[in-house]
Amino acid sequence: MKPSIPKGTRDFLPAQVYRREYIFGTVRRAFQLYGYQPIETPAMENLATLTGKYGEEGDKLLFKVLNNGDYLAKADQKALDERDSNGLVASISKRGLRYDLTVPFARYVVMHQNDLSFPFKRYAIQPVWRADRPQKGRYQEFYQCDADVVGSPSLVYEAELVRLFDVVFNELGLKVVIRLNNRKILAALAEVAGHSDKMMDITIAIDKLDKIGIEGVRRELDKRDIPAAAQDIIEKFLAVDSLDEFEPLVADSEIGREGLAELREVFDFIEAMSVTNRVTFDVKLARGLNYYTGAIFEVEVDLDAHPGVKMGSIASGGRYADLTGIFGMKDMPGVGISFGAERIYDVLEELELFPDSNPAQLTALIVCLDDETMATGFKLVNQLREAGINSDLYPTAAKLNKMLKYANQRDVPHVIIIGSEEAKSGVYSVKNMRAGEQVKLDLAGLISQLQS
RNA sequence: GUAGUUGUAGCUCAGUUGGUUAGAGCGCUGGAUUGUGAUUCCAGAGGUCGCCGGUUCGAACCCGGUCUUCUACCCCA
Repeated sequence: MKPSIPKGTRDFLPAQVYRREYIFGTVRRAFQLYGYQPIETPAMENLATLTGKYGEEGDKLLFKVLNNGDYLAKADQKALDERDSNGLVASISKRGLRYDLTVPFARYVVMHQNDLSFPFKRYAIQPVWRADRPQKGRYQEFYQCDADVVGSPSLVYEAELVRLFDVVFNELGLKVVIRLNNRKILAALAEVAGHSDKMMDITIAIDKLDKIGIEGVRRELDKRDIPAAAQDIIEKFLAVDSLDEFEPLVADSEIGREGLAELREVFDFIEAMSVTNRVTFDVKLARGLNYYTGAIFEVEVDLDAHPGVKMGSIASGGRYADLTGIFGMKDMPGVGISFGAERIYDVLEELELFPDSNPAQLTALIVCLDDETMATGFKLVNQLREAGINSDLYPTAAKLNKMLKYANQRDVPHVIIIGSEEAKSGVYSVKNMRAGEQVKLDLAGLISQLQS
């Protein structure tokens, strides 16, 4: 059969894995520096854990795992007869692939609450799966790097997480814009416009402002049955770009005043520390509405510093007052962020921001010219390895031409050639593949040369 | 889920109105060169033309379906 992999998934070549590891390593170091501890959860969750947590769209994008055994025998007969796929799912699938790392984390916190001390700060770097149509920066299997803290309502964490965005992207050499909003502001907007019940519709529409302009937003609002009077009020909100200007607009809304106060506090904390990337308040920002209740974060590439990069958000996050409630644990507020590793990879590659150095790169390849010298080569390669030098031995005596070509393809900077003369004297020919020069060195000289 | 797009050698791609044996560059293998690569020269191998079906005397080419790629929408990392 012809080999293939599922839609939206990828294989990675060694060079790509090194680069991915560079991103994961950078994020992991930052997470640990800020006191987050690693956890892991299974790729599969019980489907009931996942369904209903990501909205209607999210449910459609969940990968369901077919039950083993004679699953049709136990299927819901009525749903089967009616060809009702949605009704059938519960009876033929009890598991699903995780859709993000936050919901499994909530489940984890509830299950392990006695083993954790709160506030509990955890990070996780694991793949998630979504049955979405693949596109640029969009895959069906992709990694997220999450840091969350649960068990404290303190807004210092909002600021801390903003700082985490800042240090990670600095480390990666990427200039970003960190956008900040608060879901309470969005609630106030809906309330002041007289349509608290249509907050979702309103936020989805205004989120598109940059893309479709104010007229486009109004058309969206029309489509969602928001009257013109309300649209005028919404337009006023959209014209605001500082918190102070915002104050009169939400003066009559309790939740609005609350949201504004929270944002101010967060910005005060942010100002008290050094953040090098731009952090902006953005009333349009409406992502992640499914369980967020307070702060909303989103990070995008700074187009002033990196013009022409077309990639949506590369990291995001927010606060959820009560994510664990649905799993039976009350009063457990949390706030967290997520780095989209795949998108960050694509951007770093496009901008050529990956470092050249590669810690896994082979330093030396030993090649032997005849069978009699293989033993010497095998001994030498292990001596080099004991000295901490990444090295390998060409497994058979072959034509030097062929072996050098192989070294070239593996991008090895040094080739150690062992012929009968070298084996006898213990002085090896060392060819520098970059410069093309060749010198003779004994074991000690070789080790000190290659370690530098 | 809606609309469009892509698929030909390992890779990047040509391929005429449907017509003999489907090509190129790069890569690969061997040789020129039995101890010197990435630059030279010569030779060679390598293809169910994504898959299934249809139209036709004849299909890489036309039609239908399907999978995949990329893109817009929806939504999102």
